[in-house]
Formats: sequence, structure tokens, C-alpha cells
Amino acid sequence: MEQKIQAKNLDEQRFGRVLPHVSVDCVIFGFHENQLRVLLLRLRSIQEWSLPGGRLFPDESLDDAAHRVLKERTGLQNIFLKQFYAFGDRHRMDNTDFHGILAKQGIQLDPSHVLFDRTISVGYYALVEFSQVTPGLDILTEEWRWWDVREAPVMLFDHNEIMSAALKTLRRQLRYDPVGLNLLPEKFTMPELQKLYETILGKTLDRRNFQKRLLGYGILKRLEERRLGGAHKSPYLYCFDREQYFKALESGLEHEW
Amino acid sequence: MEQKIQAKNLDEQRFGRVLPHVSVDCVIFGFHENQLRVLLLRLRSIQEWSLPGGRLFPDESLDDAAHRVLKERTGLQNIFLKQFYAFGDRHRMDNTDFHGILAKQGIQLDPSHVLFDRTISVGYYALVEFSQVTPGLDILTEEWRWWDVREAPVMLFDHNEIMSAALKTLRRQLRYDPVGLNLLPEKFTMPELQKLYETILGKTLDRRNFQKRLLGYGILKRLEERRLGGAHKSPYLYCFDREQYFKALESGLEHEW
DNA sequence: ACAAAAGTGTTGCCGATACACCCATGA
DNA sequence: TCATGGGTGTATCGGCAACACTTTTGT
Repeated sequence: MEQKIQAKNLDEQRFGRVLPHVSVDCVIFGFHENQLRVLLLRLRSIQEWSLPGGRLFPDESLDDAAHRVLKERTGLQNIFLKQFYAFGDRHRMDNTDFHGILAKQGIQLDPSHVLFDRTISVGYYALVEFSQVTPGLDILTEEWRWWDVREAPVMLFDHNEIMSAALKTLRRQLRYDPVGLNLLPEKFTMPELQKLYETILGKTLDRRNFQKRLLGYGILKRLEERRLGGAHKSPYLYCFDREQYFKALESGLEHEW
Repeated sequence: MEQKIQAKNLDEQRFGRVLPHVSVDCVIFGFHENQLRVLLLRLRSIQEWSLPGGRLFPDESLDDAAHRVLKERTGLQNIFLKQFYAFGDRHRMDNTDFHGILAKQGIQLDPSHVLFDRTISVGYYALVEFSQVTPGLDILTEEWRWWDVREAPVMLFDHNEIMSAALKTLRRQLRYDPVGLNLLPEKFTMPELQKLYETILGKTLDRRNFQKRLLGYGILKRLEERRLGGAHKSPYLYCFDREQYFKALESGLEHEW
């Protein structure tokens, strides 16, 4: 009975007023301790981890839905968020036996329930500043965690594939996306920025050439401060010159990596 | 009565077994007489032109649906086809009064009919060889026509926006897509290939540099033949070295335009 | 023979890479 | 004082753009 009520709540709160056959999934990237990470969550009673996602309300655009999911998951608004691909394989959801899982909990849902629909998912990727994120748990979510992209677990449905596609897009888009601005804190050093690029690209870059290049874009401001406490020579702090940054992005940051 | 039957047919043939809320739309590019063209069609009783599109059968992937639409429209199979964006604005279909149009014909459909659903559309673009296309008319289609992309008419829904987005993607993807191979006939001259690129990019290119660059990729084979009948010096004919082409595409054709 | 189009070669510039030296800091 | 990391400068190389001359063809 308890369970039945829960199923009913679940239905009304999450699935009562949503469109069938369409969803959004967000690959939320963060950067911490020199690792590129993704925010994943594990749904109640489901073993596999999954990407934060959700369905559309009838009056909501795809973009709005993605922003809403992001806000529900990270508490953040006005985040950099970009659609990158729609996943529509016929059997993309076949690896999960929802009926079995729910049955074990004594939850019965009609076979025509939205949850079992064959669904096209539109993928978005987000760049967020790690330290600002404090995900909340909702009724469906049992656990959340940041994973190193290289060590991501087996996920629900085709979510591993979606994550890989997001990463690939991110790499190709490095020139056009405000990567540093969104993934790093307000102030950062040149080596830190370089580490971010190296981590995303998965290869090392020449220190001197990197600095010349990035400064060449004219989108960084060097501050008077330096980062103290390091074991060696203290590096300068930089921040983004937002006005210049967005101006530069429109024309693309040229150059290949 | 006649009309009612038609409405019923329409329903069974086209909408009886499809998913609601999702569709695909194809921007089909061709090249003819030095113009980049798109294949548009006009649906029966609807004034505006539209992109060829359709809904998904329950057992069909997005890609399969796009290929099916393409085949229905052009008779072509194994065509270069690429997904480029999902369009999901809340009001993207608001500019058309289906109820009014159908009412004028005496066709009554239930307000919950799939046709009136709020729909997310996944955009694909295709590159086809103009001369090979012979579109067929189906029960819903009244007229089809190739339009110069620069002179496309006002279209249904947000189809103008979808077409623009496709064109923008095509330009950015010039390096990665087998543009020439799909849009030109088997054999072609260097000036013809250059015209294609110039038309897509919307700007003129230096003849000598263009030739050096394209030949530099090592994906073209020069034939012994020349194109005769021109008023002046007869140019060589080329064809693609398919093996080399696909090998080169994997690494990307480098270089920016 | 002449006009118009097509084939080919050379130069110079700019950006990216490769590489070396000096400086600051904490242990 | 030394090891380590951070700041800065220079030489070279390659790709692309700019550009000119010759050849072919139909009229």
C-alpha cells in the first residue's frame, strides 16, 4: 500500500503531465583535481547509473526542459548548455527490465505507462563549475556522484554512448565553447587552465605555446595577485575578460588543436 | 463523403501506426546549373511549402525514418544523410491552422489526432545527385520542386529556420562531408567542383589555390578524358578515388575555409 | 589571330611548433 | 642551495594566400 502510493506520487509528480516518446539527457561536465568529471545518478531500485534526464512538460521547449533538469540536479541556473545529438535507436532502452524491477517492489504500472514508452532522447552537455554544485536528491534518486570520465561505470540504456558522444563533441568544440570560463573558478592560473585543456583533449601541450596562444586570443586578464602556497614559484592569477570572450566566440577561436 | 474517406485513408496510411510528438524533417540538397538547391514539397490544401518529413513507425530508428522519407521522396537509397539538430520550441508549429484548413475541406479529425500534437522534429540533411532524383507524388503531396536555396519560399512551421540551420551546418562541415562525391555526377571538371564549393560557401575562391588544395588531399583521380564542347580550352575530367576519400574523411580534411 | 578559359609555378607572410634560458619559492 | 615549477624569448618550418605566365580551344 505504501508502495502503491509511492507509485502514484511518482506518476503524478513526474509522469502525469509529460510528453511520451521524448526525453532529454544531460551530460554534466565538471573539473576537479585535474580530472574531467561527469555527474551521474542512480535511481531508486535500479542498479545501473544514469545520466540526469527527464521528460518534457507539454508547454516546455527542449532547451527549457534541459535547463530544468540541470537546475533540479545541480541547483544551477544560467549554465552553459548545448544540444549535441538526438538518440533514436529502436532498441536503445532494451538493456533494462523496468517491469521486473518495479514488480520486485510490488509496484504495478500499466504496460502503456509513459515509463515503458519507446523514447527518443535529445542529448545536451553542460559545463559547470564543480565547487558550485550541490545536487539534491529527489524521490526517484538514490545516490549521485561525480565520476572521472575515464572511469565511468556501466550505465542505463545507451547512456555510455551518449556520454562518449558528448565528450567527442566537447573536444571538437573546444575552440568555440567557453570551456575555461564555465569549468574553472573565477580566478585561475595559466597552468590550471592548461591542465583543463590537456584533460579534455587527453594529451599534453607545450607550456609556452599554450600560453602564447591563449593570451593571443585577448580574452584573459592577468591580475596582480599570484597563487601562493605552491611549492615553487608562484604563478599569476588570471580571469576572463567576458566582454572580449563573447566577442571572440562569435568569430570562433580559430586554430585547430 | 468523398472527403471523409480521404481523411480516413490519410489516417490509416500515414498516421495510424506512428509515434506522436516526434518527427524527422529532411533538407535535401542538390546541385544544378551552378545553384545549390533544396527539394521542397507542397501538401494538399496547404499553401506553404514544406520540407519532406515524416513520423516514426514504432519499430523504426530515427535514422531509418529519415532514410525512408528520403527514399519516398527521391527514390534514392544509400544516400549521404546526417542528423544535425533537434527542433523543440514550444510554438514551432503555431503558424499553421490545420483545423481551419481541414475544416474548409470538410475533414473532421479528433482534436487529439497525432497531426495536431506538439512535436519535436529531428533535422537531417542529405546530399543527392540532382539528375538521379525523380520524386513521386503521394496522396498528401500536391507539388514538388527544387528551389535555389537563396530563393526558398516561406515555409510551414519553422522549416525556414531548419533549412538555414542545415545550410550553416553544411558550410561548417565542408571539410568532413563528401560533398563533391554526393552532389556531383561521377565525372566532373575542376571548375565544376570549384563552383560547387563556391556556391555552398557563398564566396569565390582562387582557382589555383583551390586546385592545389583539393589535389593535395589525394582523393581525386584525373582521367585521360577532357570535357569537350566548351567554348575554350577543354578541362580535364576527374572522379573521386573512393578508397582514398573515405580514408581521408576519417581524419578530417584538415584546414579551414 | 584573338578572346576567354584552363593548366601550372613562385613568392611571401603568418601562425604553430620546437626548443633554452632565467627566475622565484619552499624544503 | 637545490630541485622544481613558472615566466618569457627565438628560430624554424609549413600551409595558405596572393599573384603571372603559358596553353588550348572555338569563333
